[in-house]
Amino acid sequence: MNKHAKSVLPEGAKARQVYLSLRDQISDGRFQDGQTLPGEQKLSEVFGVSRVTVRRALDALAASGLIIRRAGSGTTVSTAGQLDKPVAMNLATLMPQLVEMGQSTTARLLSFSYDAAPDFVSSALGLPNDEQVQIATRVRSTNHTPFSHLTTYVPAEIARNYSENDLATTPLFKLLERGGVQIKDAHQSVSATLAGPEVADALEVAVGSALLSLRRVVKDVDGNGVEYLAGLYRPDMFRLEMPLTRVGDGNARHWEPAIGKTHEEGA
Amino acid sequence: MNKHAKSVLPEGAKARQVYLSLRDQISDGRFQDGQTLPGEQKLSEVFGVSRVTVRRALDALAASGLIIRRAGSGTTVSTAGQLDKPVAMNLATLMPQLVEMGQSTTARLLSFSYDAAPDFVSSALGLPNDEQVQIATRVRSTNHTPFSHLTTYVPAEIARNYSENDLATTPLFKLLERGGVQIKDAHQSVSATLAGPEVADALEVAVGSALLSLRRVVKDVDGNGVEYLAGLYRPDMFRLEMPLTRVGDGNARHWEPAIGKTHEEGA
DNA sequence: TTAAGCTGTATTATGTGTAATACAAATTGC
DNA sequence: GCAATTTGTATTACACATAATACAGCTTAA
Repeated sequence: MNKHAKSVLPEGAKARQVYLSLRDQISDGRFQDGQTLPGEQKLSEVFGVSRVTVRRALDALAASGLIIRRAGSGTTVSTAGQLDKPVAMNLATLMPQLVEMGQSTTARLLSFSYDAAPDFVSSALGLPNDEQVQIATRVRSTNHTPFSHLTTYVPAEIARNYSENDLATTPLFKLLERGGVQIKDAHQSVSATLAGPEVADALEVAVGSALLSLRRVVKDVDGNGVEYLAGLYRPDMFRLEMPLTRVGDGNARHWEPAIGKTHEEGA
Repeated sequence: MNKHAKSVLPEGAKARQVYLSLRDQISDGRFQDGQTLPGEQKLSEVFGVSRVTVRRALDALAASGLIIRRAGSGTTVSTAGQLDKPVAMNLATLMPQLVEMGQSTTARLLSFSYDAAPDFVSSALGLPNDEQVQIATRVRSTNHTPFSHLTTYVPAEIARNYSENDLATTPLFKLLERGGVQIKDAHQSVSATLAGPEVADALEVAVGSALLSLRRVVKDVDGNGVEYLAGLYRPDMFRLEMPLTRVGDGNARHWEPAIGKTHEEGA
């Protein structure tokens, strides 16, 4: 059950783009399991590249086990046992559900230092310009597959309440509250970005893969910033789930997140 | 005042890798605003590529406005006017804030048809296998810049309550409720994906660019699926903002989205 | 069986990304 | 002013991805 076979991505620029595009369409369901892909000739027309280039992309997909090619028959999608159900983040805990369910996740500390806060951190947290912050980068994995790359910035004074070793075992969240920080507000901003070499290596994905990007600013009851999180998540391993309910009447009708509910979607 | 710096990726494989690496280091603060980067010669040694390749990466960074190059002086980081992302989605309306604020957004209908529902749609909406659905693809723009690519699936029976022309002018949301649909639940799943050829063309980005991916399943009071939305958003034009508040005590302490309601928790 | 369509394989050009090198122009510090 | 360092520009050469084409082998359906 070699889930995430090593990604042997094509060297060429166009071939890699075709590969990434097809892989993406497979992983998010636009091409479903068992479905027959368009022929190589057809694909070369759609992507505007030669058939040789398409073949290089398909070679990589076949090497990853995502497709099965049969001469004369065609190329079919084969994602059986390949795709994990993604880890979902629980809005109530701001932690991956696996973590709160006590399932095995491991965190690896990639870097750890105290340094002056970057501008975007100090401005977001409301810190003095040259405030010292603890900068830590961690990678979280489940089943030996990394799914998140987290860089946290915490004011040095607060960060002294826990050790470097704590970071590798306990979510930063609990460390802060354990240290007496009274957390009040958070603001999350979700976007997307491409995987650079270092992050790609840490998350075991191809350079240029799409990643979910999450920025989180956490403040305490006094309005002081206590944590800045820059997180990158593998889209095939992680999703942000948001159950919502329609409430109110007339013009006041609006959406509200349904927090407590265990809204089960297709497993 | 967004420069609307389109992400111009270098064509070459190594050049793009250097570009992505440097962009990462800039965006997460390892290279801060105003800081002088290592020289091109030094960078070529660090990355193990030729100086020409480094220069191509720097060209792309300069075109994006992330760096400023001065002959004799060096290359400095310039992230000053870079971090503004104009359009944000409001969680209470599930619409971009620009839309509800009445600002100028235009919607263009790319395709419109009635067809059998794809498997992932029928299973998500709870429809019979061969149910007919209306499939519409729209692109929304502001200031002549497209920011979202939306594909909606609506059961044919419900879709007959509005016209093809309505789709180009009115959010699907209001069309459904206007047609008597009693919307109750929604479930959103946010992830990231790569731009394929068609979407890239529609959103005016490079093929292989990172896009924010949003899947939304809307159901009525009877639990019947009434809308399936597959949305793709340009990360440089759109982000999902989520203000949160920490509520509860002890083990029941958790996060709640601070939407619409103004600190009425009673605590 | 036959025909059509697909993958597998091979060939030859051609375009282009990359490396290596050299030198000019601009800036800074001595 | 002079020297050192940096970016800007140009050259040549090479490796390789890409395009275009052709044909063989396999599978499916009529």
